[in-house]
Amino acid sequence: MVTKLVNACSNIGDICYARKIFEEFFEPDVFLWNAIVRCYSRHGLFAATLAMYSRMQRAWVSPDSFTFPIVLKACSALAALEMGKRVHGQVFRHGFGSDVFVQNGLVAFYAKCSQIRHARIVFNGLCDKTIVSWTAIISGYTQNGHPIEALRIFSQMRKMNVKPDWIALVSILRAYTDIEDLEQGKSVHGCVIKMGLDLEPDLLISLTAMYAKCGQVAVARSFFDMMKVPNVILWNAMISGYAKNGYAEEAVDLFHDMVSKNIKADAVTLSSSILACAQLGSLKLARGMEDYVSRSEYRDDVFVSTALIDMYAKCGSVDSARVVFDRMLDKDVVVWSAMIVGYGLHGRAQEAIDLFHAMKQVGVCPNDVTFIGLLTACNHSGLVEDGWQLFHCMRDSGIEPRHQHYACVVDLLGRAGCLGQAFRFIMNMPIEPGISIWGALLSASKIHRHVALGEYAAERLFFLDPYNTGHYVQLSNLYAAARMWDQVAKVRVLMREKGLNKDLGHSLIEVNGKLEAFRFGDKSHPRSKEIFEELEQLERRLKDAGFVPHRESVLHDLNEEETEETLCNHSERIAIAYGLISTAPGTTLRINKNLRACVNCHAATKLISKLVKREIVVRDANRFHHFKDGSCSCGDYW
DNA sequence: CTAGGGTTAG
Repeated sequence: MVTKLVNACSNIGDICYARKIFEEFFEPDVFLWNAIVRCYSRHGLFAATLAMYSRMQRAWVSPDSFTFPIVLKACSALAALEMGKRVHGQVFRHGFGSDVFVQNGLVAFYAKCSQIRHARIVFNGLCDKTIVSWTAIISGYTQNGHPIEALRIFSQMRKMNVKPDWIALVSILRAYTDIEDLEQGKSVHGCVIKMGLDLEPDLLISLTAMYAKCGQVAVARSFFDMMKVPNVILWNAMISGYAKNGYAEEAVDLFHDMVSKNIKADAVTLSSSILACAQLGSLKLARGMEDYVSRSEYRDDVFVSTALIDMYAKCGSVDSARVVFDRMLDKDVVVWSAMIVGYGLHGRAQEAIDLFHAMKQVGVCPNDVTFIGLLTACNHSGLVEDGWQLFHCMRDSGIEPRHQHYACVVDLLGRAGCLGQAFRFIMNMPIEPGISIWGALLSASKIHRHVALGEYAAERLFFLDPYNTGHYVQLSNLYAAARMWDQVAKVRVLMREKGLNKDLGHSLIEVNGKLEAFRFGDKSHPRSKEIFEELEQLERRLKDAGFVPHRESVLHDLNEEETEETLCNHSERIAIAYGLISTAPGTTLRINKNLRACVNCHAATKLISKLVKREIVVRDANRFHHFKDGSCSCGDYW
């Protein structure tokens, strides 16, 4: 009777009441204990759930088959591995080792604590597997990054004629989403309709996430718009789907929609929206996000703070990233790595290396991503020797280098002009060289004008990545640098045969908090006349200062006059001119462009920074350039 | 009275 009363207390305010009733009893029985434990669990108060369970044990009340699932769920939610292991022991001691509810709980618990092998052992020992057991192990494998194994188990389950319910389908969808198998995802969608489950809101959320992640954002959006009662997870699925597929603006817009509709964002919403801001590269937007975070309850959330560090680095202010970093109390390897990668992007290798030592000092173990940050840092600032040593240090620490690490090393050797060594390095790697490795060799060949190696790398690239215009442009630039004009023309023919056009560059500049976009030769801006007057004046000043345009960065073999005209029409030059006429003297100009910096613009921007006494920060397709007083942070290698 | 799922960072 009293148990029923406690059970009835199901909203937050009533927890206190339930507790009061409970405390009235001198010796509560197991039913009453279960009721109070369940009460806390239902409200997500998992720490309190475990605290009550401990009290129950101290009171010498034996838990029953209903107690354990609740307690295990709390352990899962808190990822309390040690506590859960103790509970596992108690399960055996009290004779519930073969209760299917308890065992399902154990499977889920081990999976959530990244102990997938333990989960599998418990699962294998189950004699009566229910759909819940199967779902627990399947989702366990996806949660631990093994979607293929999850799908294998699913097909086993089908062979045993176990019919999936909607929660099982949610897990399967997640597995197909992870491997980005749109076709299989669609076939699950078909099953959902056939089974008449297409009214299950949570299953529709999974479908939305699947379509969004697999790049079908329009389909996902139609699901999103159809949902009668959108919850925060649906919003998150849509926002992160946009962000993951390069629709950063849509992601940010949706986040602002959420804010204006007073829908409460959670840590996931914030992380995804911050990721989108990082892609847009607007420092103003970035500051807005941090402002929002600092007024929310997630200001100390590890995920959110890590995303902020990454965002600030990618929006050009690695110093603001550092402020967030310094404020964090518990820094895990991901946080340290994010900061190190940030310094790497900006070519501040010494700070990256200092952080690396500091992190080891406090006992945080570096992982493969930490080394990607360190190696790119060394690349971006020319610390060839340090980079080489770090690569070996990584292997000595037992971290297996991945494709990206090898690409960094090729870049390092290339930068140092050791092209032969770079090539031998590629040939001796234990893995098959892919796009970024050949790409690194090609750009090194271009810089050091090594035609033969460049041609070889380009050939591999045309095979591996035939529709990427960038490779053709690089090869053409290599020929131009070597003054092989007829070869330049041949590349142009090759491109025409494949129906490829040179990617048009565009640059964004943020002025007074507003992002303005400029294309190549863009005259569409309302202040276009002033911009081009400023451009002309800049050209004059450059010439007076002795600047000679680098013709080699033009793809086409044009005549002299056209060449120069074409060069100073590059989008970043227009953006710079606009920035100069619309900001106060001395203001730093921040520009984002979609392609790599071209040789000519890079040289011109260096000189412009000196002539107009401005710092100019340019984010290109893969790194930052800080132009100041006539030189650039990249040391002219990119 | 109990169990499984979906959205997140480098």
